[in-house]
Amino acid sequence: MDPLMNTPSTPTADSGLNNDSHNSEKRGPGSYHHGNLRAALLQAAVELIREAGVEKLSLRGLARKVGVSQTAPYRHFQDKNHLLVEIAKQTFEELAQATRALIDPSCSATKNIEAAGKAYLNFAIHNPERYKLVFGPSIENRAEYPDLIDSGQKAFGILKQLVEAGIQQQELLDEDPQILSTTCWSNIHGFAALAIDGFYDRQVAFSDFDTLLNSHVRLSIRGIVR
Amino acid sequence: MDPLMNTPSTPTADSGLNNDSHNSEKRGPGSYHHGNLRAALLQAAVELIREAGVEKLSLRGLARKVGVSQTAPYRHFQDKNHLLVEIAKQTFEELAQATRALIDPSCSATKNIEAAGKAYLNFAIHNPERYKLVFGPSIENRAEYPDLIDSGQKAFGILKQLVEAGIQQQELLDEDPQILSTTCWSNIHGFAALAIDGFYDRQVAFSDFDTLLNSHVRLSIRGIVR
DNA sequence: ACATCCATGTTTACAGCGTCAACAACTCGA
DNA sequence: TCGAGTTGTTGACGCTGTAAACATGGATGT
Repeated sequence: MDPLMNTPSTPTADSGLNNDSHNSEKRGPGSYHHGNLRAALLQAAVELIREAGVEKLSLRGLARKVGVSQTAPYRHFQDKNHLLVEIAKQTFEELAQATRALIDPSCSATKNIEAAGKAYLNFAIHNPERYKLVFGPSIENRAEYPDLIDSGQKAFGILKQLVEAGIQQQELLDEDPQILSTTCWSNIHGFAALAIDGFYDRQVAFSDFDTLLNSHVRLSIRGIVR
Repeated sequence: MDPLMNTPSTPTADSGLNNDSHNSEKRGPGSYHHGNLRAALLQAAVELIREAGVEKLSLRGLARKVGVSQTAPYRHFQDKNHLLVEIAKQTFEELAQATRALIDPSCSATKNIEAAGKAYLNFAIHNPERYKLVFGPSIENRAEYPDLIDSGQKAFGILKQLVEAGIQQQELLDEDPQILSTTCWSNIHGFAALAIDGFYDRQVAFSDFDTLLNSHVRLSIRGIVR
C-alpha cells in the first residue's frame, strides 16, 4: 500500500460512482456483484475486437471497459484463450446461420452453393475481425476445444450437404464429395482471407468489388460443376 | 567511484566476462561489437518462427538467443514490426522463386498454372509459420511498407502472366485477366491457409493429403479453363 | 601514431500484459 | 441466523516492447 498516486480511495463508494457515471445499467449503484458479467464481457469483447482486432484485445482493457477489476474475468473464463474460443464458437454459429439463410430448397444445388458462398463472403467481409479470430492464429490449441471444432464442422456441413445433393442431382462432378466440398470451401475462404487483409485493395476499385466477388464465386463453383 | 550513483557494478570487466563465458563463436572473445548482428537476428528469428510461430517470437528472446542485450536489435530494426516486415519480404521472394522454378515454357499455360499452384502450396505447407507471417495479422500496417507490397505483387505477377498467356492461347476463359488470376490465387491461398491451420486434419488421412492437394489444384483451375 | 567521431552495443527504466494467491463482500440455502 | 460458496478486489510476479542515457571500440583524418 503506497500512499502515492495509485489507488485513489475507498473501493466501494468509488466503484459505485464510476459505474454509475459511464456504465449505464450493468451494475446497481454501489453493488459489489455485477450480476451479468460473463455476458457483458463477451459483448464488450466482441465490440473491442470489431473496433481494433483480436491482437489489440487485452483482458485488462476489457475489464476496464466493463468496469470491473482486472482479474474479475477469471471468475468466468479460465484464461484469455477460453474467452476467445467462446467468441469463435458464437461466430461460427452466426456464420452458419448467415450461410443457411439464403438457401432455397426449390433452387438447384448449384444455385444454392452460389448463394451460400456469397452469403458466407458477405458475413466474412462485414465481420472481418471476428472472421480472422475464427481462422487466425489468435486462438491457441484449437484442437483442444471440441465444442469449437463442432461449430466449425457444423458450418462446413451446410456446404457439404449442398455439394452432396449437387452430385446426386448430377449437377456436379461425380467425385468424392469430401474433396469437392473442401475445394469449394477453400476457394471461398481464400477470397475472404485475402479480401479482408486488403490484398485486393490495390487491384480493384471499390465499386468493382462486387463484380470481383460475384465472379469469384461463379468461377470457383464452375470448377466442380459438370 | 561515485558513491551517490547506484549503478551496481563496473560494466567493462563484467560484460567482457559474460560474453566470453556463454557465447560460443558468434562473437570474438571479449569483443564488444557483434559484427553481423542484423543478419544473425534475421536468421535466428526465422528459426524461432519456424519452431514456435510468430506469436511466440519476442525481441527479447531473440536477443537472448543471439547473445546480445535486449535492446541491441533496435540498432538494426526500428521496431519489432520492421523486423517482421523484413522476414515477410524475404519469404515472399522465396515463395516467388519456388513458384517460378517449376514453370516450363514448353508446356501449356494451364499445365504451368497447375505446376505453379502445386509449387506454391508445397512451399506454404513446408514453411507454414512464415506463410502465416506473410498473410496473417502479425504484421501491422502492411500498407505502409511499399517494399513488402512490391514483393507480394511480384509473386502475384508470376501467376498473372501465366493467366494472361492462357487467355491469349485460348486455353482459359476470355474474361478479365485480373479477375481470373485473382480467383486462381484466392483458391490456392485458401487451401494453403486451411491446410496449415489444420482444418483438414480431421477430414483427410495423412496419406490422402497429396490426393486432396492435387485434386484441389486441378478443380480450382478447372473453373477458369475453357 | 594518435585523437576523435559515430555506429553499435549495454544498462536502466517504464508501462502494459496474462495470470496467480490472498482477501473481501455479497447471496443463498440449512 | 449463520456458514458456505460464488463472485469480486488487491497486490504481486515475470514477461513483453521500447525509450533514454551511457559505454565501447573500429574507422578515419591528421
